[in-house]
Amino acid sequence: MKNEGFFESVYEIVKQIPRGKVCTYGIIAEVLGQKSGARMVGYAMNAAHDLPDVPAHRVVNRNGLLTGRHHFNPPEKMQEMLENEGIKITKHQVQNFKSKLWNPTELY
DNA sequence: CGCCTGACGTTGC
DNA sequence: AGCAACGCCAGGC
Repeated sequence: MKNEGFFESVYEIVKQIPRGKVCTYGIIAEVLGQKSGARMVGYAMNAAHDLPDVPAHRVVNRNGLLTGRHHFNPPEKMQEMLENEGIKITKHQVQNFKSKLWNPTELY
């Protein structure tokens, strides 16, 4: 992968998230070497909104909460897609979130 | 070129 | 245990 920018790196990680799994901004940021840049990950997701290959709906915050759902169109679409993948959502929160957590670190 | 914002995380109170 | 403030980095205006 070419490091054209922070966003591109984030996309590469998010795109590799398997169906039925989720990931957190912090983990992605950490993999990128910027554990403190979790905000940037979410920010990148916003730009990733244009890329259908980037399942931003599989990316949630460390709490397992669908914080970015409001940025979707419509917001309920995110939960809908997650449930469609077998991920149960309750109160905008991923059930058994920790077990569904996917570690991109194993790729490296 | 400088200030503000932002889909987070961690630590402190 | 719940809430507030700070930090960090990049993009937009």
